[in-house]
Amino acid sequence: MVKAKSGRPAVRREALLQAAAEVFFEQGYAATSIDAIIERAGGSKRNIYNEFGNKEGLFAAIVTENSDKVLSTLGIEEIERHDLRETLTAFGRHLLAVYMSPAVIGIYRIAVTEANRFPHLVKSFYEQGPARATSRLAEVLEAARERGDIRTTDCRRAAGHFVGMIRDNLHLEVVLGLRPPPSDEEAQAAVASAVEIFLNGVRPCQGK
Amino acid sequence: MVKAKSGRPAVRREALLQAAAEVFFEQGYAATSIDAIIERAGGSKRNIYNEFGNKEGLFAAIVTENSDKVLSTLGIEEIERHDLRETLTAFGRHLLAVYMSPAVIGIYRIAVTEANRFPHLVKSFYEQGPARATSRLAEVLEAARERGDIRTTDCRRAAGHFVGMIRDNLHLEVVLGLRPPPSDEEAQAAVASAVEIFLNGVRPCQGK
DNA sequence: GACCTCCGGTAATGGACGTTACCATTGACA
DNA sequence: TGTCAATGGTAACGTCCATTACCGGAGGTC
Repeated sequence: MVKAKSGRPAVRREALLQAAAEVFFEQGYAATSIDAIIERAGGSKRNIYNEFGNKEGLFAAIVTENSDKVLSTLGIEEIERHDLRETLTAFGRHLLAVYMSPAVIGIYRIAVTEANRFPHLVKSFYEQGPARATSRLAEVLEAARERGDIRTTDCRRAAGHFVGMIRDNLHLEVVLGLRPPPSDEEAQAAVASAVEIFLNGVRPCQGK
Repeated sequence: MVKAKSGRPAVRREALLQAAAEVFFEQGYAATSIDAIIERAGGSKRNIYNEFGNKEGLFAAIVTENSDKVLSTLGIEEIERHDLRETLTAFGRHLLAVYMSPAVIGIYRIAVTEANRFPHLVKSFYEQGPARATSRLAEVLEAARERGDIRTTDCRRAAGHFVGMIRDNLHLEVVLGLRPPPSDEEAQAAVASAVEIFLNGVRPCQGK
């Protein structure tokens, strides 16, 4: 509760962001009070207003910095493996882990209701996350198609279907607070099953 | 703005629910004020407190009545067609239409952030909607498996994958306010593509 | 040690909101 | 026409909250 007393401003800033994220993710934007954040982070409200200007600025900082931290791994990752099945499995596991991470679940929860208030934030969250992942996967599928491994005509659409399969009902249930995030075993089983169906679905077969 | 002046109580109740739903879905629960609802519905705050007790009661009424109205079609529908492809296509179209309906989008938006405040409401929303749809589809797949049409071992899991494919990124984008709901043509194309991949994915093929 | 900047604690300010109370009006009914 | 319950409009009450101001201490610099 007195975490923010640490001397350097960078440390205090980090502690404020951390505490604020927890409260925002739990309560939502409108229901979160500055007092509640300070109660968790220690220090004085002056710090928040000096560092972030106001409540909106604090919220924006949380969303952008968490987005950068968590979602940046989606674009640059080395996902090209020898086998398309391996590639899809690795990609699916990583994608599911990101979707289930507390930061993404928290941001998603608020983004959904505050889309009107912060359209710019929501847009960049989506573009750095789901949109980039889908694009990246579409490129992989495109390459596989050119190699003749799959016969899908619209790789972008197929990529969207795959990420939908990965989210499954799991994402919905976790976001609605109906169940905890899956264990590693559950996650791997879900991904394996999705890859199996998807791969059979797009692989050249004996005619239609 | 004076819609609620109509004489019969049932009519006024309906007008209040309608107006309140609009405001709640636009602004979220915490940011919605009783004054804003009355401004849209006409009449006096007394009506709300007489009819629903308080703000929570009004919100609960909105969620349950809209859930009943929209989601009830998911369970009882006659979806068994001659062909599994036809069945999946019809089911997918219906499911996508429900997911994209303003009522479900609105409830979903609020349910996500108010899951802590109204766990019971959120649970019943999920069970009447996505859970029921998935169960229904699982039964259909089970029947197909027994007929030898498909070779999926875990039909329940496969059903989850299918509804995930149907939601695709479309649901995400609409919920985040990044695009309007799809036209009928878009919806049908998305469903057709999902059915194509899913059906190939679960159909018996020439060995693995 | 004097000075100054930064910070924590607390309170003040101004507004919004849920909920209740009051009053004048209305519309149905006898 | 007289009576009564319901209703619309408005204001009151108590609370909560974002934001700002004020005060006193701490720690560094000359």
